[in-house]
Amino acid sequence: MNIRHVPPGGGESPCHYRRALEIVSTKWTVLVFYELEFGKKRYSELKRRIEGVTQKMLTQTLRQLERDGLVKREVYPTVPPTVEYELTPLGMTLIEPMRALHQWTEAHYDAVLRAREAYDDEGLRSPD
Amino acid sequence: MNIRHVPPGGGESPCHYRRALEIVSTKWTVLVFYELEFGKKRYSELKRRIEGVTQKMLTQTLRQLERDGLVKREVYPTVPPTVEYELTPLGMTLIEPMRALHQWTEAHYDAVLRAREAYDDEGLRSPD
DNA sequence: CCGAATCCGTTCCGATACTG
DNA sequence: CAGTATCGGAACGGATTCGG
Repeated sequence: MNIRHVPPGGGESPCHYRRALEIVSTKWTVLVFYELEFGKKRYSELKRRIEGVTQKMLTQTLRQLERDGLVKREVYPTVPPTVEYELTPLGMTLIEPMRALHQWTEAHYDAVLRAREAYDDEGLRSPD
Repeated sequence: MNIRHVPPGGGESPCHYRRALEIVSTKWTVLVFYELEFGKKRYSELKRRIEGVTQKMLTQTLRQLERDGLVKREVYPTVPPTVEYELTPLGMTLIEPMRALHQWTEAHYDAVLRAREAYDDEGLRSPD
Protein backbone atom coordinates (compact mmCIF):
# COMPACT_ATOMS: atom_id res chain seq x y z
CA MET A 1 0.00 0.00 0.00
CA ASN A 2 1.19 3.45 -0.83
CA ILE A 3 0.57 6.52 1.27
CA ARG A 4 0.78 8.90 -1.64
CA HIS A 5 -2.57 10.39 -2.47
CA VAL A 6 -1.25 11.95 -5.66
CA PRO A 7 1.10 9.86 -7.78
CA PRO A 8 4.45 11.44 -8.62
CA GLY A 9 3.32 11.81 -12.18
CA GLY A 10 0.83 14.38 -11.02
CA GLY A 11 -2.28 12.46 -12.00
CA GLU A 12 -5.50 12.38 -10.06
CA SER A 13 -6.25 9.85 -7.35
CA PRO A 14 -9.59 8.68 -6.00
CA CYS A 15 -8.17 8.60 -2.51
CA HIS A 16 -10.97 9.54 -0.18
CA TYR A 17 -8.78 10.20 2.80
CA ARG A 18 -10.02 13.73 3.00
CA ARG A 19 -13.58 12.57 3.37
CA ALA A 20 -12.62 9.93 5.86
CA LEU A 21 -10.92 12.45 8.06
CA GLU A 22 -14.27 14.05 8.71
CA ILE A 23 -15.23 10.95 10.66
CA VAL A 24 -12.92 11.84 13.48
CA SER A 25 -12.39 15.51 12.77
CA THR A 26 -14.35 16.99 15.64
CA LYS A 27 -13.09 17.04 19.15
CA TRP A 28 -16.29 15.60 20.56
CA THR A 29 -15.98 12.52 18.39
CA VAL A 30 -12.68 11.69 19.98
CA LEU A 31 -13.88 12.31 23.50
CA VAL A 32 -16.93 10.10 22.99
CA PHE A 33 -14.64 7.40 21.73
CA TYR A 34 -12.46 7.49 24.78
CA GLU A 35 -15.51 7.11 26.97
CA LEU A 36 -17.00 4.20 25.07
CA GLU A 37 -13.67 2.45 24.85
CA PHE A 38 -14.31 1.24 28.38
CA GLY A 39 -17.73 -0.19 27.67
CA LYS A 40 -21.27 0.92 27.06
CA LYS A 41 -22.51 4.08 28.69
CA ARG A 42 -25.79 5.91 29.02
CA TYR A 43 -26.44 9.24 27.39
CA SER A 44 -26.56 11.11 30.66
CA GLU A 45 -23.34 9.52 31.80
CA LEU A 46 -21.57 10.59 28.63
CA LYS A 47 -22.91 14.07 29.05
CA ARG A 48 -21.72 14.20 32.62
CA ARG A 49 -18.27 12.86 31.88
CA ILE A 50 -17.48 14.88 28.79
CA GLU A 51 -16.80 18.28 30.20
CA GLY A 52 -18.30 21.16 28.30
CA VAL A 53 -20.31 19.28 25.72
CA THR A 54 -23.81 20.54 25.10
CA GLN A 55 -26.64 18.08 24.64
CA LYS A 56 -26.96 19.29 21.09
CA MET A 57 -23.37 18.48 20.19
CA LEU A 58 -23.38 15.21 22.09
CA THR A 59 -26.50 13.99 20.35
CA GLN A 60 -25.26 15.18 17.01
CA THR A 61 -21.93 13.45 17.51
CA LEU A 62 -23.54 10.20 18.61
CA ARG A 63 -25.94 10.23 15.66
CA GLN A 64 -23.07 10.71 13.26
CA LEU A 65 -21.08 7.90 14.82
CA GLU A 66 -24.13 5.67 14.71
CA ARG A 67 -24.70 6.48 11.07
CA ASP A 68 -21.10 5.66 10.28
CA GLY A 69 -21.49 2.28 11.95
CA LEU A 70 -18.97 3.05 14.68
CA VAL A 71 -21.38 3.21 17.58
CA LYS A 72 -24.44 1.18 18.44
CA ARG A 73 -27.44 2.83 20.06
CA GLU A 74 -29.76 0.78 22.20
CA VAL A 75 -33.06 2.06 23.58
CA TYR A 76 -34.74 0.39 26.54
CA PRO A 77 -38.47 1.14 26.84
CA THR A 78 -38.30 1.84 30.53
CA VAL A 79 -40.53 4.41 32.17
CA PRO A 80 -37.79 6.99 32.28
CA PRO A 81 -36.18 6.29 28.91
CA THR A 82 -32.83 4.58 28.99
CA VAL A 83 -30.44 4.79 26.05
CA GLU A 84 -27.07 3.13 25.97
CA TYR A 85 -24.25 3.58 23.52
CA GLU A 86 -21.37 1.28 22.78
CA LEU A 87 -18.68 0.86 20.17
CA THR A 88 -19.36 -1.54 17.34
CA PRO A 89 -16.63 -3.95 16.21
CA LEU A 90 -15.92 -1.50 13.41
CA GLY A 91 -15.70 1.31 15.93
CA MET A 92 -13.23 -0.66 18.01
CA THR A 93 -10.83 -0.87 15.10
CA LEU A 94 -10.48 2.89 15.34
CA ILE A 95 -9.26 2.79 18.91
CA GLU A 96 -5.70 1.91 18.07
CA PRO A 97 -5.08 4.70 15.54
CA MET A 98 -6.62 7.21 17.93
CA ARG A 99 -4.53 5.89 20.74
CA ALA A 100 -1.44 6.51 18.63
CA LEU A 101 -2.47 10.11 18.14
CA HIS A 102 -3.18 10.47 21.82
CA GLN A 103 0.22 9.15 22.74
CA TRP A 104 1.86 11.57 20.37
CA THR A 105 0.06 14.34 22.18
CA GLU A 106 1.24 13.19 25.57
CA ALA A 107 4.79 13.04 24.30
CA HIS A 108 5.06 16.20 22.25
CA TYR A 109 2.40 18.72 23.17
CA ASP A 110 4.75 20.60 25.44
CA ALA A 111 7.15 21.02 22.57
CA VAL A 112 4.36 22.45 20.45
CA LEU A 113 3.50 24.95 23.14
CA ARG A 114 7.12 26.02 23.41
CA ALA A 115 7.34 26.37 19.65
CA ARG A 116 4.31 28.62 19.68
CA GLU A 117 5.79 30.86 22.33
CA ALA A 118 9.03 31.14 20.41
CA TYR A 119 7.17 31.92 17.20
CA ASP A 120 5.00 34.56 18.81
CA ASP A 121 7.94 36.19 20.59
CA GLU A 122 9.79 36.34 17.30
CA GLY A 123 6.94 38.31 15.78
CA LEU A 124 7.15 40.92 18.54
CA ARG A 125 10.74 41.82 17.88
CA SER A 126 10.91 44.72 15.44
CA PRO A 127 13.00 43.44 12.51
CA ASP A 128 15.06 46.67 12.80
CA MET B 1 0.46 5.90 30.89
CA ASN B 2 -3.26 5.87 30.98
CA ILE B 3 -5.53 6.86 28.15
CA ARG B 4 -8.31 7.99 30.39
CA HIS B 5 -8.74 11.73 30.29
CA VAL B 6 -11.17 11.68 33.19
CA PRO B 7 -10.35 9.40 36.11
CA PRO B 8 -13.06 6.93 37.12
CA GLY B 9 -13.62 8.89 40.28
CA GLY B 10 -15.12 11.65 38.21
CA GLY B 11 -12.52 14.27 39.03
CA GLU B 12 -11.11 16.79 36.61
CA SER B 13 -8.06 16.21 34.49
CA PRO B 14 -5.74 18.75 32.92
CA CYS B 15 -5.50 16.58 29.84
CA HIS B 16 -5.07 18.91 26.90
CA TYR B 17 -5.86 16.34 24.30
CA ARG B 18 -8.75 18.42 23.06
CA ARG B 19 -6.49 21.33 22.34
CA ALA B 20 -3.91 19.13 20.75
CA LEU B 21 -6.40 17.68 18.35
CA GLU B 22 -6.74 21.07 16.75
CA ILE B 23 -3.23 20.68 15.45
CA VAL B 24 -4.29 18.11 12.92
CA SER B 25 -7.97 18.83 12.80
CA THR B 26 -8.19 20.41 9.37
CA LYS B 27 -8.08 18.40 6.23
CA TRP B 28 -5.44 20.60 4.66
CA THR B 29 -3.05 19.98 7.53
CA VAL B 30 -3.03 16.31 6.79
CA LEU B 31 -2.60 16.76 3.08
CA VAL B 32 0.32 19.11 3.58
CA PHE B 33 1.89 16.55 5.84
CA TYR B 34 1.66 13.82 3.28
CA GLU B 35 3.39 16.05 0.77
CA LEU B 36 6.22 17.10 3.03
CA GLU B 37 6.77 13.58 4.22
CA PHE B 38 8.74 13.03 1.04
CA GLY B 39 11.00 16.02 1.48
CA LYS B 40 10.98 19.79 1.20
CA LYS B 41 8.74 21.39 -1.34
CA ARG B 42 8.13 24.87 -2.67
CA TYR B 43 4.94 26.74 -2.01
CA SER B 44 3.86 26.60 -5.61
CA GLU B 45 4.51 22.91 -5.77
CA LEU B 46 2.38 22.26 -2.71
CA LYS B 47 -0.36 24.38 -4.20
CA ARG B 48 -0.21 22.48 -7.44
CA ARG B 49 -0.21 19.04 -5.84
CA ILE B 50 -2.90 19.58 -3.22
CA GLU B 51 -6.00 19.52 -5.30
CA GLY B 52 -8.54 22.18 -4.46
CA VAL B 53 -6.64 24.14 -1.86
CA THR B 54 -6.81 27.91 -2.16
CA GLN B 55 -3.71 29.96 -1.53
CA LYS B 56 -5.40 31.43 1.49
CA MET B 57 -5.95 28.07 3.13
CA LEU B 58 -2.55 26.74 2.10
CA THR B 59 -0.75 29.75 3.53
CA GLN B 60 -2.87 29.70 6.65
CA THR B 61 -2.22 25.99 7.16
CA LEU B 62 1.51 26.37 6.64
CA ARG B 63 1.71 29.31 9.04
CA GLN B 64 -0.05 27.33 11.71
CA LEU B 65 2.21 24.34 11.24
CA GLU B 66 5.22 26.61 11.36
CA ARG B 67 4.00 28.22 14.54
CA ASP B 68 3.50 24.82 16.11
CA GLY B 69 7.05 23.88 15.25
CA LEU B 70 6.04 21.09 12.90
CA VAL B 71 7.17 22.71 9.68
CA LYS B 72 10.19 24.84 8.82
CA ARG B 73 9.87 27.70 6.37
CA GLU B 74 12.88 28.82 4.42
CA VAL B 75 12.95 31.92 2.25
CA TYR B 76 15.55 32.36 -0.46
CA PRO B 77 16.09 35.98 -1.55
CA THR B 78 16.03 35.18 -5.22
CA VAL B 79 14.64 37.58 -7.76
CA PRO B 80 11.38 35.72 -7.96
CA PRO B 81 10.94 34.78 -4.32
CA THR B 82 11.51 31.15 -3.48
CA VAL B 83 10.03 29.62 -0.33
CA GLU B 84 10.54 26.06 0.72
CA TYR B 85 8.80 24.10 3.44
CA GLU B 86 9.92 20.97 5.19
CA LEU B 87 9.00 18.95 8.25
CA THR B 88 10.94 19.60 11.40
CA PRO B 89 12.11 16.66 13.53
CA LEU B 90 9.09 17.30 15.73
CA GLY B 91 6.87 17.27 12.68
CA MET B 92 8.28 13.95 11.57
CA THR B 93 7.21 12.33 14.81
CA LEU B 94 3.63 12.96 13.76
CA ILE B 95 3.98 10.96 10.57
CA GLU B 96 3.53 7.59 12.20
CA PRO B 97 0.26 8.36 14.03
CA MET B 98 -1.15 9.91 10.91
CA ARG B 99 -0.10 6.93 8.88
CA ALA B 100 -2.01 4.72 11.28
CA LEU B 101 -5.13 6.77 10.74
CA HIS B 102 -4.61 6.64 7.01
CA GLN B 103 -4.28 2.89 7.03
CA TRP B 104 -7.47 2.59 9.02
CA THR B 105 -9.18 4.59 6.33
CA GLU B 106 -7.89 2.35 3.57
CA ALA B 107 -9.10 -0.69 5.44
CA HIS B 108 -12.49 0.41 6.71
CA TYR B 109 -13.83 3.35 4.76
CA ASP B 110 -15.94 1.12 2.56
CA ALA B 111 -17.59 -0.31 5.64
CA VAL B 112 -18.40 3.17 6.84
CA LEU B 113 -20.01 4.02 3.52
CA ARG B 114 -22.11 0.87 3.64
CA ALA B 115 -23.15 1.64 7.21
CA ARG B 116 -24.29 5.06 6.10
CA GLU B 117 -26.38 3.66 3.32
CA ALA B 118 -27.98 1.17 5.65
CA TYR B 119 -28.68 3.87 8.21
CA ASP B 120 -30.20 6.20 5.66
CA ASP B 121 -32.33 3.48 4.12
CA GLU B 122 -33.61 2.60 7.55
CA GLY B 123 -34.83 6.12 8.02
CA LEU B 124 -36.83 6.01 4.80
CA ARG B 125 -38.92 3.06 5.87
CA SER B 126 -42.07 4.26 7.60
CA PRO B 127 -41.94 2.69 11.08
CA ASP B 128 -45.66 1.82 10.74
C1' DC C 1 6.47 33.80 -6.88
C1' DC C 2 4.64 34.26 -2.47
C1' DG C 3 1.57 36.23 0.28
C1' DA C 4 -1.62 39.79 2.85
C1' DA C 5 -6.19 41.89 3.00
C1' DT C 6 -10.96 42.26 2.16
C1' DC C 7 -15.60 40.81 1.22
C1' DC C 8 -19.12 37.55 1.81
C1' DG C 9 -21.90 33.25 1.85
C1' DT C 10 -22.04 28.94 4.54
C1' DT C 11 -21.49 26.24 8.38
C1' DC C 12 -20.78 25.49 13.18
C1' DC C 13 -22.14 25.70 17.73
C1' DG C 14 -24.07 27.46 22.20
C1' DA C 15 -28.28 28.99 24.42
C1' DT C 16 -32.88 28.35 25.06
C1' DA C 17 -37.39 26.36 24.99
C1' DC C 18 -40.27 22.42 24.32
C1' DT C 19 -41.68 17.02 23.99
C1' DG C 20 -42.60 11.81 25.05
C1' DC D 1 -34.07 10.78 30.85
C1' DA D 2 -33.16 11.59 26.27
C1' DG D 3 -33.90 13.92 23.08
C1' DT D 4 -35.95 17.77 19.02
C1' DA D 5 -36.52 22.66 17.20
C1' DT D 6 -35.20 27.18 16.55
C1' DC D 7 -32.43 31.33 16.74
C1' DG D 8 -28.32 34.19 16.46
C1' DG D 9 -23.45 35.04 16.91
C1' DA D 10 -19.00 33.35 15.65
C1' DA D 11 -15.87 31.02 12.89
C1' DC D 12 -14.69 28.83 8.56
C1' DG D 13 -13.54 29.00 3.95
C1' DG D 14 -13.77 30.56 -1.12
C1' DA D 15 -13.17 34.38 -4.46
C1' DT D 16 -10.99 38.39 -5.47
C1' DT D 17 -7.81 42.20 -5.25
C1' DC D 18 -3.49 44.27 -4.16
C1' DG D 19 1.73 44.31 -2.73
C1' DG D 20 6.99 43.11 -2.28
